[in-house]
Amino acid sequence: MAQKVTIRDVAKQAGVSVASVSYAINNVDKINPETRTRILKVIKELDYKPSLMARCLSNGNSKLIGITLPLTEVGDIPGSLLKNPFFGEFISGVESVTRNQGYDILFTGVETDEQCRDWIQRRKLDGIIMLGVYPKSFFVEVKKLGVPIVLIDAYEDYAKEFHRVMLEDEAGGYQATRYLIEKGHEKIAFVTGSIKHSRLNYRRYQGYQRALKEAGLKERPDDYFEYPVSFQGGYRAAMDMIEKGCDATAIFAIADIMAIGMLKAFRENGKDVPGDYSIIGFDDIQFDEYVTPGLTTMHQNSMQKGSISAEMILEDIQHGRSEGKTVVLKPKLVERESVKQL
Amino acid sequence: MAQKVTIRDVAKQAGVSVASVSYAINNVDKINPETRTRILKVIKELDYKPSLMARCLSNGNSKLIGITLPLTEVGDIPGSLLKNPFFGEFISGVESVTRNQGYDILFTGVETDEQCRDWIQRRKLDGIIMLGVYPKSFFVEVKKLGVPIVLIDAYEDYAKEFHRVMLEDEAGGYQATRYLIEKGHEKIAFVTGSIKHSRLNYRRYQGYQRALKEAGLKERPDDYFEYPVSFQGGYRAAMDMIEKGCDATAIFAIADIMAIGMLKAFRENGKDVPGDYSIIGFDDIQFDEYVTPGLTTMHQNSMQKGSISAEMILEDIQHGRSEGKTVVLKPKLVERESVKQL
DNA sequence: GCTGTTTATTCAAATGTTTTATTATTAAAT
DNA sequence: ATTTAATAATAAAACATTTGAATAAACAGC
Repeated sequence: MAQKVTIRDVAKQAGVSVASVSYAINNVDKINPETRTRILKVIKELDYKPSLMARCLSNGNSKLIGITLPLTEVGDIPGSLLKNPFFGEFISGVESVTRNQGYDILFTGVETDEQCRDWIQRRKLDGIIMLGVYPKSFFVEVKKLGVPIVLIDAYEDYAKEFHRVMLEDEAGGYQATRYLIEKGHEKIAFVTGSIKHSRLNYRRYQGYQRALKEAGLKERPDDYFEYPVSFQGGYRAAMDMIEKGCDATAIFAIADIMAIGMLKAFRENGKDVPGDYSIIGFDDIQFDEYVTPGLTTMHQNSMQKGSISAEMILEDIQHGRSEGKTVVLKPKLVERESVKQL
Repeated sequence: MAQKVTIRDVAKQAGVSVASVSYAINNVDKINPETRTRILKVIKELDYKPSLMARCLSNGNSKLIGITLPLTEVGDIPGSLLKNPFFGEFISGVESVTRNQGYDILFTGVETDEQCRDWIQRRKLDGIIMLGVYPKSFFVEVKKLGVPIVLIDAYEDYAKEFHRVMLEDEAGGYQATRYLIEKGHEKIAFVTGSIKHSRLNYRRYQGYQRALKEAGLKERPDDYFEYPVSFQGGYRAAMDMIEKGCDATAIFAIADIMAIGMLKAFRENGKDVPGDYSIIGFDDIQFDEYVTPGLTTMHQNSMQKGSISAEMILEDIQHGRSEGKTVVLKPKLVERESVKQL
């Protein structure tokens, strides 16, 4: 149970007090450089490693940052947090900046705010980064804990009290649709996850609508397909399209994983992309360029999203919390082969 | 700094000692059921959450499980831990079993054993699951800490002292190659990551060799391509093949991500799969069925690998460590469209 | 030689739990 | 009534660190 070698052992061995050892480790300038190096030598000899647990208890810093992932959003693959490659990339981004600062990251799927608050408090998280769609009350409850928070892709107005990093999703949706229009398409299907529950999806939808309207095109209800944001969801959307004999010539899918799922359905049913349907996706996940045809999409840098979030959290942790800052990234069109000129 | 509401506050409010509160929380039967429910009520009222840090300090259990990922193996995408979808699936598997037991999981990329031991000790990890290829000394050093360990895909003999979960890689390699031979192929290229540093790759290679030999086929040096295990690596391998005018009719790639990278190179260079080259991969990642042509591969259940590892670790943590147990999973052929009959 | 200041070191309290040993209470057995 | 045994509750030590306050030593200025 007990730790093999503690600060006490080091103190005894070096013939100083535990306080001095603590000062030596933490670079406090209350100590004579000579004794300091002596202590450091003993530390090395004894292979002493300070306990982060004890440290946390004493000074309140757990050096732990939490990431919450949506548990329900993906819908058709329960229990599997990391199947959407976006999350993996995001987490990698976070990790890349926290790791040199001595922080570890913890993640979990979360459903209720109670569950989330519970987690933060028990683990004494120094900060938390929240992905996923939750009701208003959720963030407010969590905020009461006074722990630095960064919200990802949160659009609600009250979110101005929070730090946020997000994407110009409306503009992205607009650009994607606009691109299809410029390529001569007039009947453009829209494939999405829930628009009611996800602000993010909704904003991309708004962009879609704006581009249509601006070009004098009517939004056709039969062009709207709502399915879970997953490969399977996209697959089912495409099957639905085929069955209904949708006569759109182009498709805007709000997530690449959906677009890729569609590609498979089309291939299986003898529909050519971009021959029969042009498709544009959103996100630019790593796989887009390995799929056939290469998926044209709106690029967002997920790793960067992660690293920026990490920097914001760290800033707050180290220099006290500032008022809600927001970073909004711009999506960028990446042309591959899934869209053709009409 | 200090926790808002502690066990002391609960004790005071309920008019009992802190010990009683502790007993109440931990279901120790030293307490009168009535007082217990009274205490529980107070806990709810005050929204008290026990500190896992303090708990750890006292009883030595951090309720934290570490996962180490190889930092160098992937080679061409440094700093990005989770780009290989295998890891995401594996971690999801671990998480799915640990989460209901109150454990959180921590992961990190790790290069030296010193770094790894450091991590375990500072964080007081209750157990550690190790992925990736390391020199012998590594595991031995880590083992000295006395923390439960599970090794993933470790083949070394000394590993019998450790718990391991692994795959019948040699058999998998054999089956894959055998399948190609049965389809009439006699010139079969082998695409792999380092065979010297990765025991896993090596065993798949052995299977390849065995199948060849058994069928009376000669292994041709020009059919061997070694590149990093990544999309890019596969891409480069394929370009290399094309440049050298390799006349193999089929390819066995030891990882799907390499196979998929190859698909892209072939597509870009007007080579048809399976027309010009038949390809079989290994792993069966989620993307295989969305790629064109659908990738025939040797399936391994990565999530299951994760969940089994988690169960082994938990078993050790809760009931003391037993002698090195090994679970070996069997790969299974999944036929899609990337291999044709010659 | 005295005072005041800087520098180095130590003491001891505080952090939030669990758990061992101890005491108090009640019930059962003599 | 008195001891025995079981049950409930408590006090206090232990866990490994940080940190504010206290102390000691060295040293400068007068």
